[in-house]
Formats: sequence, C-alpha cells, structure tokens
Amino acid sequence: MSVLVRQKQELVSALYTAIEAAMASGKLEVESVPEIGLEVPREKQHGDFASNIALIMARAARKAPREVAEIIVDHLPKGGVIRAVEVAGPGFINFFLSNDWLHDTLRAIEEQGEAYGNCQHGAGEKVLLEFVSANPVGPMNVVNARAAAVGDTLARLLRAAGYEVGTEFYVNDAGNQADVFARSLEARYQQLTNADYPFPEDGYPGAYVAELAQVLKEERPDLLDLPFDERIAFCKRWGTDKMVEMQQADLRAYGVEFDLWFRERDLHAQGALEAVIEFLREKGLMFEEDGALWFRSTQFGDDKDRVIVKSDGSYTYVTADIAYHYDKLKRGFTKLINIWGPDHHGYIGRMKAAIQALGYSEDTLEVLILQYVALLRDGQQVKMSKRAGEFITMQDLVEEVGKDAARFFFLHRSPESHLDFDLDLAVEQSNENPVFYVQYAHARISSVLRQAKEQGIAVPTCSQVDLSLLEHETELDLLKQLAALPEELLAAALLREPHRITRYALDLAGLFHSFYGYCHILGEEAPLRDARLVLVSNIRVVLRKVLGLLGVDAPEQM
RNA sequence: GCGCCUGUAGCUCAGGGGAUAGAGCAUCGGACUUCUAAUCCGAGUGUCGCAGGUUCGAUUCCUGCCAGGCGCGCCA
Repeated sequence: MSVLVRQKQELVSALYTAIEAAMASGKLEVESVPEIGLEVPREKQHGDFASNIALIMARAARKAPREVAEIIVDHLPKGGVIRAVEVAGPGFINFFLSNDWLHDTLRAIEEQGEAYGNCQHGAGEKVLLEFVSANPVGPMNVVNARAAAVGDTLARLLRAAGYEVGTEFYVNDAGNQADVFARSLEARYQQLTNADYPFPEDGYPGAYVAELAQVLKEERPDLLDLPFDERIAFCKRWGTDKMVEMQQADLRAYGVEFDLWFRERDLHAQGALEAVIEFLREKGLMFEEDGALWFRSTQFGDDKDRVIVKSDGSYTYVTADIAYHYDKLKRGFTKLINIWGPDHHGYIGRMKAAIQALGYSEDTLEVLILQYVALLRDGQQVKMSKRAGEFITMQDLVEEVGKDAARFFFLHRSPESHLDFDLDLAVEQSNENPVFYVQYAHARISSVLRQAKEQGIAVPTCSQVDLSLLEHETELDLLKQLAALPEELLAAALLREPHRITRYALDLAGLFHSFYGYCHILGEEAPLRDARLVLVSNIRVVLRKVLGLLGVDAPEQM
C-alpha cells in the first residue's frame, strides 16, 4: 500500500472515531455515517488533506455544515501526526500534518527503484490490447502514430498496475484493399517494361507502390511467367509482407514493439471464418436474405443486422474480425481493449454484438476511440490529400520531430480530444518545448550526481541521513508529488488516460526546477547536502520511471 | 435524420458536485564570478458555447438548443 493511501486511511479512521464519539455524546445524530472521502486539496493553504464529510452529513444531522465540522473536529484525537485541524470555507475539515509521513515515500522509492508506483491491482486479469492495425497497403498516418503512442503507453501502464498484457497488431492482409494493392503492384511491375500497361481505376497511386515493384522485379524477374491469378496472389502475399516489414521498422523506431502481429490470412487458412459462422448458425443467429448470409446483430443492440457472407460468396471485413476476436477470447484473455480511429466508432455496436453472440459479456470488449490529429505548420493546418500525394506519414513525422517529441505530444492530450500538433514547436530545441523541460530535469540531476561522484561524495541511503532537514517549501512539494505517483499511475491505467502521466511528469519536473532555483545541494553542509542527494536521486528514479512509461528517453546530459 | 467527439484565458489545452476555475505559450519586468539560464522569480487576463432542470452548492450531472469535426456500405 502506498504511503499516501495509508496516511489517508489513518485520517479516515480518525474521522470515523470522532463521528462515533460525537454521536455517543449526543452532539451529533444521524441514521448512518456515510463513506468518508479525503482528498489532497488543490490549494496548499487548505492543508495536506481535506474532507467534505461535514458538508455531506449536514442535512441528515439537521445542522449547518460548519457546525457539524466543528463538532467532528472537537472529537478528533489530538497529537500524533496531525499537527493542526481547521474548519474552513463552507465546512471543509482541513488537516495539516507533520512532515514525517512524507519521508516513507523516499524509503519506498529507495527500496523499489523503478518498480515504485506499481501495484497488483490487475493481478489475475489477462488484457489484450489491439492498436494501430493499419492496413498493410500503404504508409501509416499520424492517427496511427497517435494510436501507437497511446496504446503502447497504456500497455506499459496496465503492466505496472499488475495486469498481464498482450499487445497485438492485426494485419488485414486478406481483404479487398489487399487485392487492390496487389493489382496496383502488379500493374507497376508491368509498367517497368510496358509503359502503356493500364493502372487499375481504384489502384493506389502512391510512389511507394512503384518503388516496391522495382524491388519485386529484382527478386522475381520471372514473375510474368506465372498465370495472372497466381501472379496477383504472389503480389498480394509478397507486397503485404513488405509493407508489414516497413510498418514494423517504423514502429520500432518509435519505441513500439508488439507481442504479436496477427495475420488475417492465417484466420482464412485455418478455416476460422467458417468455424465462427457455424458457431453462430447453431445459435440461430444467422439468416439468409437477398442472396447473402446475415448476422442478427440487432438482437444484441446493434443498429442493423450485418452481412457475413456477401451474395458473391466472399466475406465482409466484420466476418474475419469476429473470427479474430473469437480467437483472442479462446486464448484466455478476459478483457479486450481496442484502440480505433474516429472513423470506426460506428463499428463498435456490431463488434460488441458479436462478443455477446460468442457468449461473453458486452464489456469484455472495450473500445477507445481516438480523435483526429491536425498538423500545424506556421500556425496553419497542413492540408493533406492522399490522391495528390501530399501526405505526411508517420515516418515523416518521426523523422521530422523525433520519437521523444512525437510520443510526448500525443500523450500530452486526452485521447478523445481533437489534437492540434504543432510541428514547429515539436522540433524547437527551446524552453517552449515541454518534452525538453522534463528531460532537462533528469539531465540536471544526473549532472549533480556526476559531480558528486567526481568530488568523492557518495549518494547516501535514507537510513544514513536526517530527512527532517528537507523542510524547504519546494522540498515538501516534491515529496508530496513523489507520494502521489502510485495513485496517479493506477488512475491513468484504470481510466485509460495516459496523458495523466505526461502531466505528472511535467509537474514533477516543474517542482524540481523550482527547487533547484532555491536550494543548493553540493555546496551545503554535509547533513543537508546528503539529505538533498537522497531527495534528488530518488526524484531521478521517478522521472526515469515515468519517462519510461511514456516511451521517452531520459538523457544523462543535454 | 440518427450516433460519437469537441466547445474553459489572446493561442494550445488540463481539471471537475464544493473553497478564490488552473498550466504552458504569447506579453511585460527581474535573476547567471556559485551544482546545466533548454532554468528560475514576479505581473494581467475568464459570460467554463447558450437556455432550462436536479442539488445546501453545477463550470462539472441531466434535458434541449447552437457551433465545429467525424461516422452511419453486401468498403476496410
């Protein structure tokens, strides 16, 4: 249990005791005592912790909130860690504590290292996180980059919260788009020797297809000897494999590794689509109409029923996706989280219906919808047109602004917000760029520790120093921020809000820079110097940890 | 028409049933012979889109409306 939670519980039980004592003495009369909430106030002057219990109880007690608060405070046990209690505002009870409880935070960090803040909340739950899943027919875009950052960090957060997590990229290499891509590639191949060879009407115009055709020509100069159908089949397999390799390289450069790249074509090869259709048919959830086979998804709340086998005998996208999700479930995952782009929200209903049809509860599947990303340059939105080839890819973005800035910017905003990504700001090597601000805090501490070492000063452990010497306001603020990590990390994981960690990192860095402006370390007398060395080296551990969660480097010097 | 997201300071965005609604940027003024000035210290800024409702208390929850973005295929 975290230091902060333990301290809260201690105060809550003190409040319970006080309320019971007040009731026993007849000062307070209520049917039952509500659950007591305690929070860290936004304003420092409102104490270390505050409770609104008197406001909540006022009506039942038939007294003014402030009066209730006064009665509770009168019955609170005095002394111990509670330095002062006050009734404030409309009836808040504010607690001011002695600083001792904060020191346990440093001991916890020292003991646990970068595992500090982790917990076992999710123990026993197996979560599958599927994200990006961009079609292997073209370069990834900036929404894919956003999804990669959010998904990867969410996976790291869930693991830190004790969940067993698998990450997957679903490769849609068997559908319509893969066919179109194969025909585009084949046509470009033909055009290498016959400039007049027609390009498919709906083909992919990007230059990358022609470049791939060149590579293909070198690898398979004899391709045209094959019959057309076999040639297309080869192009489909070879081409999508190449695109997957490129996606893997882009994502690796971005710090994202998937546990599994799941091929749609494997589902087809295994007969998984037929199997899941049969399963649903036996449950009476399939019907034929207009020459097609339909899934009665409306039975599970979907807007309309969905075609599973088209009238031409081929499958729709959703058919393979149902088979894929069935596969996930059969592998023992108890929670499926999918991260999709904004154009897919209409797809949620049918997939939730499918999950229920397969015999699982609706909330087994959780879908996070990301919103669009607008790129800004010179304050203007960058217009993109796939057709005209004016298109900023994920690769372009990462090359232009770097992995750290790209990830940090995407993780700076809540996932469901529309995002303006300022390209000029992201590349700026200056104080305006928030990612540097956090990294700089880490580098500064590293520099101090480096110089301490050069001077022959070892970083002591908590037990070797007097932590009560840490009493400057900025030092206490830092200790409180460090104490807040466990709760913040769990909240970020449970609410699926990685941007909380970005904010935490910025706040921690800000408090450190402020401390650094007021307090010296190496120049101080040994006892204070040593206490501060303990403080900053533990701050560095936490900075490294949160940057690690964000997938951003923690440089030793800048 | 239906559904989803968004609307908070000049800009980009946090926050969230409770106390005086916050941060960064931009603007202005200070701080380097001392551990990295990519930093710090100080200063101004609000119809929380609009209107109702619930509540002791709403910017937060509910309903309606307005505005912007997106989606509603036998495409993926």
